[in-house]
Amino acid sequence: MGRSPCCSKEGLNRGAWTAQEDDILRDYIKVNGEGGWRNLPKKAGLNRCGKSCRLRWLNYLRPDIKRGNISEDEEELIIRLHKLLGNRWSLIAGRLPGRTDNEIKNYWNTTLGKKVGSEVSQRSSSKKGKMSKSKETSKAVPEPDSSTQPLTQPIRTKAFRCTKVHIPATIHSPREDYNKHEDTKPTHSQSAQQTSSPDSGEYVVDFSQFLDFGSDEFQGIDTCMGFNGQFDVPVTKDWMRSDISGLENSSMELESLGFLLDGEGWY
DNA sequence: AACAGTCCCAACCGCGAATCT
DNA sequence: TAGATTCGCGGTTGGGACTGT
Repeated sequence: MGRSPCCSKEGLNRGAWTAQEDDILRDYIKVNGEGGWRNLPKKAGLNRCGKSCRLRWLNYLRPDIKRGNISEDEEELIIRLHKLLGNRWSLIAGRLPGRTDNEIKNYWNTTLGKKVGSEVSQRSSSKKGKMSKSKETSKAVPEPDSSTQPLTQPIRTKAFRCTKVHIPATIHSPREDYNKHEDTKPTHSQSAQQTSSPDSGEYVVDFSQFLDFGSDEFQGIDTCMGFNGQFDVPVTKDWMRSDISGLENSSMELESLGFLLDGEGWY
């Protein structure tokens, strides 16, 4: 059915990796660097397909991978980013240094999905009074349930260059609330030029000043749904990075997007 | 102790995007 | 510019570990 799997060639190893295979792959990448996955197995002397090698390296062998329990802070960040981005695990992982998209995806599917789902259903049931009892003892994998879906549907786009955000003025902007907290506001957010367009009735936030990026630091935007429509989230090159050195900038940027992430009514 | 059910996570699969020729 | 190739992502699966009976 469909196209043949990439690892279907006879003689290629599949399944769990042995310590010896790990060593071979690690040593090869140490010498030759990442990339060229297609030919890597042949060159390295591994009886695996390139895809399998890449996955093993990215999810397990990379030296900067942080293993072990996900902290409460990380958990909270994942939940917030998931609300904003949906199932874009690689982007979410890019905000959690040392964590892989696969790990976060697994963690969501096994733990957070249930957790968030039950919180949402609790909230909605307390609002609406009686609701059908949630299947607490049902199977782990939650069935597609609108209550577990982000209320703001992310639109999946590729990043492209953009420096402005258009926020419809007809809706209540969380920035109004956000701006009330003058003392907690990140200082660089004050440089964001927020103007309102008299014709369109929109707020226009100039992120090029807001984020203070040089032209090649700024990569583009991701588009997400929010309010009654669509808004764009600026994306820097660091957004895709997973290395630890990007952490400070990452947290800064997150902070600067705090007004998008904070607030119940915002989702 | 043995079995069944559930959980968790590494690995696989297929698709779309990006890049190459 | 079109087709081929390669890469990267998200969804899904398989199987070992754990827990309950």
